[in-house]
Amino acid sequence: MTVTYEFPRPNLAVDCVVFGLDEEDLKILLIQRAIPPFEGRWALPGGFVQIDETLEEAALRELREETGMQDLFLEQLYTFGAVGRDPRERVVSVAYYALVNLGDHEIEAATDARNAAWFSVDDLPQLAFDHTEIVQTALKRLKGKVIYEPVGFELLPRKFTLTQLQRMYEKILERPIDKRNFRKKILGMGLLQELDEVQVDVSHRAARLYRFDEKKYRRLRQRGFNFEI
Amino acid sequence: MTVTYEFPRPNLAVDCVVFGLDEEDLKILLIQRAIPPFEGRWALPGGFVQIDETLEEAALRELREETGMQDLFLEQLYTFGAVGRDPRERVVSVAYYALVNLGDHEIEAATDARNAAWFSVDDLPQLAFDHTEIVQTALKRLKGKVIYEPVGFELLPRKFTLTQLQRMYEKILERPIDKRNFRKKILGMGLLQELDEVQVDVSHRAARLYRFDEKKYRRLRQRGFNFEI
DNA sequence: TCAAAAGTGTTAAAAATACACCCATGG
DNA sequence: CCATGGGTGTATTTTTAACACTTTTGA
Repeated sequence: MTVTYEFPRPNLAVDCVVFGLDEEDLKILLIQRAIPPFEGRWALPGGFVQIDETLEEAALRELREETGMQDLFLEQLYTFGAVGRDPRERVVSVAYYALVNLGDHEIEAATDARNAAWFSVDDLPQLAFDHTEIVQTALKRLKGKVIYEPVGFELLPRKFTLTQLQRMYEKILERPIDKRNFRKKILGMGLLQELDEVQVDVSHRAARLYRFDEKKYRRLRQRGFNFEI
Repeated sequence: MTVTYEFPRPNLAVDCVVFGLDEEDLKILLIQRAIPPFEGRWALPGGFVQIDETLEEAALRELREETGMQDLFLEQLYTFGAVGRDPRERVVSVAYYALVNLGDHEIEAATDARNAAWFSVDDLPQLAFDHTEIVQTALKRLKGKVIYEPVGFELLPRKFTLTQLQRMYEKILERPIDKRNFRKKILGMGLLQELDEVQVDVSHRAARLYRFDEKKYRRLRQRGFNFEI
């Protein structure tokens, strides 16, 4: 490889904000740093970009290495380039955010013995580097995104109830939603397949299960349809 | 500076999509490359990020150096990291987009004798690197942005007519807008100051001039107001 | 039989859309 | 006096918002 200039250059990293949802809360996956700087502090999974991989590949690789997670919705968020954001040296970081279904994605014992855990977004510990800012940016993006694109389904199991769907929106948007209006609107779009199944193991009336119809969504979108909550 | 790892590392650059608007069209500022690769080909203004400047500072510096432009609306767009996007070596580029008022921003003779010129967005020449993709991404972002944030004013002179404002939206959104409904809506937001001035040097009835009330917008936004076209 | 969540329609208010003519000015 | 764009209001349709009770089920 020809290096065309020999000035000192910024290093390039990726960081990932992985969102998950359980009954209580919207959560984020953090790993505990094993080495300085910020040793022992919680941080976003991430690491340096290698010379022969794209940014997205780097993000997926780091997630796999640090948390064992695979096959998730991933989208570029923003690139953070403040000069002093890493106390050791200049590091510019391309942040990604991911959405996973907590049930499908158990955290593996991290291969390098680092601790990984889910934290509620409204009860985060102090984070390393500028990761608090990155998380805030991701939350804002997620909030803006779910209302005009059907990405929220990535946080739910493939089969879900309308109440689960509504709770997801309520958690992300941080506001209550009217049950009847919500059902009218979401069912009216015709993007949910009503299944012949209901919840099991609940101690009350079992709710009907639905599935998001990805194919139908793509078809409608090509004809100018715009999803909107 | 301590370099904590010694693998080959990606280089980091910035590229800028500068939008301008005239009577005819939405335009983009391009510079003609004086050196290989893509010698003679038109490209976005941009260059490598220095070790002691933020990404935004790098973007502003490159714009100043290559086009003489200063004091413009600038926002990060997306980071492009395909492995082969620069044929020489690995370069990851953080793209920005800028909005300027064509009247206020004459292009200076570029300091290093490179050619700079405005091109209509729907009549662009073949571009260097992946710059066509970057421009497409910027157009999409701009289209999405103007409808829920009042950034379009950056493309107009400080004093403008309602027809100029409407044309701006029509050019960006690529659809006709009803004149009466548009005026009703935009004036109804109360964000335009009606001035005691009218157009001069027009060969028909002179239109009233307005100014965007930035302070009022900030005040309203804090109280939960959301701009929307 | 009770507790817990599922499921279901209507009405009123607000917002969006469609639409056409007269006015002022300079050439 | 005419060509050019400036300026203006109403009626209709669509969308959003507010709101409460009955049903099903398992414990």
